[in-house]
Amino acid sequence: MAADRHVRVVQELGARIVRLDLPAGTLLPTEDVLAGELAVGRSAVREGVKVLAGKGLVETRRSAGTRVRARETWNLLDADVLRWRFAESRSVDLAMIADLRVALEPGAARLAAESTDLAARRAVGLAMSGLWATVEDADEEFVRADLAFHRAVFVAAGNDLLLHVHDQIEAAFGAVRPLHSASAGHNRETLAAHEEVAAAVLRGHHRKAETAMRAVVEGARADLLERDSRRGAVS
Amino acid sequence: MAADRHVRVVQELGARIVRLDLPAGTLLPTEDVLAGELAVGRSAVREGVKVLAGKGLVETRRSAGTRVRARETWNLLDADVLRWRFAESRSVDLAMIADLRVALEPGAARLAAESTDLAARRAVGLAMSGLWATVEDADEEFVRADLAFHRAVFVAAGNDLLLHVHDQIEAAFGAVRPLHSASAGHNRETLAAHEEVAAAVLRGHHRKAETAMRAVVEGARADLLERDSRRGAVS
DNA sequence: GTCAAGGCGTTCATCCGACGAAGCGCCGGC
DNA sequence: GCCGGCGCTTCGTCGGATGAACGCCTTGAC
Repeated sequence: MAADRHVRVVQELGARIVRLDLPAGTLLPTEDVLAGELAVGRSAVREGVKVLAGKGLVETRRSAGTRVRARETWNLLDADVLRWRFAESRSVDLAMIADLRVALEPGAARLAAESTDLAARRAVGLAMSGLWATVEDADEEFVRADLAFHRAVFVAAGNDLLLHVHDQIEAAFGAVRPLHSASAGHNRETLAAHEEVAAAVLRGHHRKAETAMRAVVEGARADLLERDSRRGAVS
Repeated sequence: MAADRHVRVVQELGARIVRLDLPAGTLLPTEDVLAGELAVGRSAVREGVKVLAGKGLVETRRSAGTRVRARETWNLLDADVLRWRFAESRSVDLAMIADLRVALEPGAARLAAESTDLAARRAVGLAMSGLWATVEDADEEFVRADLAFHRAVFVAAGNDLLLHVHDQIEAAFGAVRPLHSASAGHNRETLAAHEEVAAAVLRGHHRKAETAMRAVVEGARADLLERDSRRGAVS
């Protein structure tokens, strides 16, 4: 897969930078040296570095070399950057994503309820049926249905930027999501809250949709924090 | 500035793709042909295409050529992509950004009020002072203070992903922002609403902060829509 | 001693020609 | 008609040559 050399360069350097092995301001070795270290040609190094520059991770200037840019200029929502960052997901990062959902999803639910796209709102109801259908199934199935439900809400919100944020976050979060909503009997509890969201969106009740969604994501956040503290106590 | 050839390749092709001059699925010409058309060498073309691939706009496969990817895989929040997209800002796009703010900022204000970082919350109050100080100034000054205020809220929210979304949006939106909050006597009206946000954040009253911020951004959205319809009536 | 101008080395930017690898389709054998 | 191999196209990579920008250091004037 990663047979392409320049991809390897991107992954290798990108991961190092995001992991802070190469702090901001660090001057990278020259292209020739990098080529030697990574066992690739200069072309591959250059293409890789250009990709990283496109993601805002580095900056190259004639005769001045390539240096790592400050974190603020990084494309934090780039798929690769997210992956590198959440590769080893510490609880701090999980909490941050839980916070992000609390900030994002109620507003999305509100927009969804306000949407004039009836089909998209009906899709939320459909996704809700999926939740009911899988509550007794294996956890994996239920999680998939849960993801579909939340995504349907963002789709109904009718804002592709918002949807994009959700998708990126979900992709990065996906790996650890099972860990998130994994308790077996727990599924039922969240169903009622989800149902309220779906009903409110379908009925176009934006305030209710927002409140209900907040209950869902805050519940998830509290669940995560509790689980985390318990895990911390055990280990 | 854009003397670097590969940058020109990125800009040229990227803009075309985002503008949908090159629809998804389109097979780009051969590297050699592209090099000819853009009057650059094959290396420059390759570096440029690699950058675009890094942004998710295109996909290259050995011997199969380079083709434009579906919009869903684009990095919509990439600085370049946003700029290409909002280069000629149609009212539809402005409405979308206004919607996004409605979805985002209340949640951010809520998180800000919940934050334990007292200094960051005080910074919101400080930014509020800036608003009071510039209300009589030239519009440009006030707009700058307004941007600083909203950014301070996101900073206080303590979620760098959320802050990043805000910054990217603001950067893309910046060009047309003057158009947004440009009415002279209008500044005063929004001040009270902003003050409520600042006060609520400082006092840690998250529900109030959220509600007040919603009033601010919904006011801005309504303002924008009204202005737009009026402009539409004139033209 | 101070300062400025110009030469020089470093490093990225680009072009180019060569070769390798991977699909894809054509074409001949059966 | 089916199948396998061959060759063409196109991307992937290499590395040498050249150009351009920038910093540094020498050199010379005052």
